[in-house]
Amino acid sequence: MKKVSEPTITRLSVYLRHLTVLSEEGVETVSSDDLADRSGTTAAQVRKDLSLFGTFGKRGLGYRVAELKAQLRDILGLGSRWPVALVGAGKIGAALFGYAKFRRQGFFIEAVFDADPAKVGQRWDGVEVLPDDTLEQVIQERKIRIAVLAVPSEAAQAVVDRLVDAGVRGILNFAGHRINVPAGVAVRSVDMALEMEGLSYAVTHAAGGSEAE
Amino acid sequence: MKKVSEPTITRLSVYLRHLTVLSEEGVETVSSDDLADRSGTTAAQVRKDLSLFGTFGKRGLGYRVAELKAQLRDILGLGSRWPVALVGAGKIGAALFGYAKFRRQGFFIEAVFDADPAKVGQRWDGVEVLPDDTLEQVIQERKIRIAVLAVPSEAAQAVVDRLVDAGVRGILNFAGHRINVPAGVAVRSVDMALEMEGLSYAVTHAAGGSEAE
DNA sequence: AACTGTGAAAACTTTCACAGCC
DNA sequence: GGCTGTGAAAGTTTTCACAGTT
Repeated sequence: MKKVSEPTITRLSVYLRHLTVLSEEGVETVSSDDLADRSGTTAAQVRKDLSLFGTFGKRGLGYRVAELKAQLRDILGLGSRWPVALVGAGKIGAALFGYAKFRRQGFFIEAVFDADPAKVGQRWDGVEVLPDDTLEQVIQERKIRIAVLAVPSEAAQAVVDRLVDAGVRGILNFAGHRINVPAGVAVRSVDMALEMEGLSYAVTHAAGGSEAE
Repeated sequence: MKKVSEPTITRLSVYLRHLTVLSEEGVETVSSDDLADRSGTTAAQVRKDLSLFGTFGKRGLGYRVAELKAQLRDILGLGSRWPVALVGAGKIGAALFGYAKFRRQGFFIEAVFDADPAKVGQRWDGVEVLPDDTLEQVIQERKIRIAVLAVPSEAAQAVVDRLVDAGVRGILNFAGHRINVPAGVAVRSVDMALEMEGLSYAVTHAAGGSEAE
């Protein structure tokens, strides 16, 4: 399989989201044009993105919603349940834990870790907050491969190293700090301060240009 | 001024962050090479990014930390305090409200809105949660231009329209739903479900390629 | 007729490489 | 000698445009 860019993958997720809605609405086929409108991109982009993975459409007809949805779920690796570890039981950790959409797409936070003894032992919706030093063991035992990192930024790299050693291969990083990982480990970072500064720039230099999404 | 890409702006924020650390450490000058290493990019990229806004360095010497820091703050529009509105006082709203780094860069959440009467009237660190229907008035009175959107996705677009009408020109969108804004309004979206799916793809198709950030 | 799949073109972003200044 | 600023080259992503299928 060819090299697929990160924006392409993000768009595939967006397509999948709209296909899910369409299928709930009982719509059976959709054109690249329609899917593009809903997803905020162009028909050519939709077709190019999909063509990287196979030929899913029928000329003259469009794409069958149910089929394309199944294909995208498969491509994105959403076919089965992903057990996820959450490291950091602070406010951000709590908000993420409660974020219902994770679960809907098959991501289940099955282990929560924190270094603070006051937090350890709490039960969050049935999931016990575990002490930091059990991290390696629990991740290995439960074969967890994806982790959400919501610790203070000073602690981030040390935790990352331990997560990777224990077998984690994908990290969603909220720590607001660059983290280094070896080849074969994926990181997506969400840095709210950076986003706010981007807005500050845009508002300060507002000249007109719109941006959607 | 030329057109400046979004990745460039994000990198400027990252440079600024490292310059702040350097200046706290008492370092007086920094080379593009050093700044690049710290920021996870290349020296050529640093120089190109900066060159879009002026010539800040000295050949043979590098950049003066204090001066470049001041320039970047100015470019990013961080020279003065930004009053910010938070719409949605749920768990995510609460986590964002408590996010200390916002404040450090000059973003002050001065108004919190929620449609739920049970939340209205609460005081968050001295800031009163206001009823949804006062949104327009308060935003106009306090000249708020940046808002953080943390409402359920169904409500997002309606709130966005009202925010924009009231004068908001930059929106940080946590609603997990595409929003449409007129030209002249900037949006940055944080969609955790999309990021998780990106990780799912990467972990499923793990072949080696690392990604840092 | 409607609409996909895809090579080729255009646009954009990053990297290179070096002249020029400190 | 060390290091910036920048035009040119390379690489990447998006858009165009159309041949080909249903």
